[in-house]
Amino acid sequence: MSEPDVFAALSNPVRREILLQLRKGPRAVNDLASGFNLGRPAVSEHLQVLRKAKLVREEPRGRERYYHLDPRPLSEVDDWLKAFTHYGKQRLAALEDVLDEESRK
Amino acid sequence: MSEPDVFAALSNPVRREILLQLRKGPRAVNDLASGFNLGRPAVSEHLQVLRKAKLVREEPRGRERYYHLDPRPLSEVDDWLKAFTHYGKQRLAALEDVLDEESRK
DNA sequence: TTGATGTGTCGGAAGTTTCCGACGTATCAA
DNA sequence: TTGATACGTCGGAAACTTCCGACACATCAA
Repeated sequence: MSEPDVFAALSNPVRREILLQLRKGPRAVNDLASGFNLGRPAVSEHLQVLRKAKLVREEPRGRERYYHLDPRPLSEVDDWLKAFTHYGKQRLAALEDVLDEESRK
Repeated sequence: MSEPDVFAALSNPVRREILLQLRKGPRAVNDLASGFNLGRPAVSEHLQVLRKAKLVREEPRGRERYYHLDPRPLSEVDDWLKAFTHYGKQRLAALEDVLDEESRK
C-alpha cells in the first residue's frame, strides 16, 4: 500500500488528462476510458492512484461510478511552487545575465 | 534517452529537495550529496534527470561542478495548475456542499 | 610526474509502475 | 429469474526507476 503522494499522482500524463477532463463535470469510468487509447482496467487503476491522492471522489450511481474532481490537494503543489516564484527577482535576474552572457558566444 | 518531463522530475522527493536547496545558491555535487542519506552516484543521477528537464544548469569550476537552479520550466506546472485554480468558484462551492452533506452523517 | 579528489556513467539488483486479460460482484432490464 | 453492463481487483509481463559499487577521466596539489 502506498501513501497519498500528489506529486507522484501528477507525474503521469494520463492522470493529468483525467483531472483536466473532470473539470467539466463528473464522469463514469467507461466514459472516461473511451477517451484514451487504454483499456478500462488501466483507467480504473489510474483512478485508484488519484483516489489515494484524494484528487478525485467517487459517487456510485446505479451500476456506474461517477468520479468527481477534488482540486484541493493541488494546493500542496501550488505552495511548493511558491517557494520558487517568490525566489527573488534579484537572483532570477542574475541567472538571466549569466545565460545571456553564455548565449552571446 | 528520455524527454524532458518537468512533472516526472518533480515526482521524486529527493529531486524536489535538491531544487529547494539550490534556491540558496549553486552547490557542488559532493556538497549536495552529503545532505542526503544517499550515495554520490544516486545524487548525480538525480541531477541528470533535473538537467534533462532543464531545471538545473551546470557550471564547471575546476574539478567540481556547481549546479544552479533554473526555475523557469516550473512555469509549465504553474500554468497547468491555473487550469484548476480558475476552475470556477461555483463548481468548488457545489463540491463543498456535497462534501459537507457527506460529513454531516 | 604521482597521488588524491570530484564527477559522470555503466552494469546490475531490487523495487515500482503501467498495462492487460480474466475473474468476481453489483446493478439493471426484461 | 436470466443476461447484459459497469466496475474493481488480481496475476503476471514488460518497462521504468532508483540505487550502488566499480571504473574512467579530468583536475588539482606537491
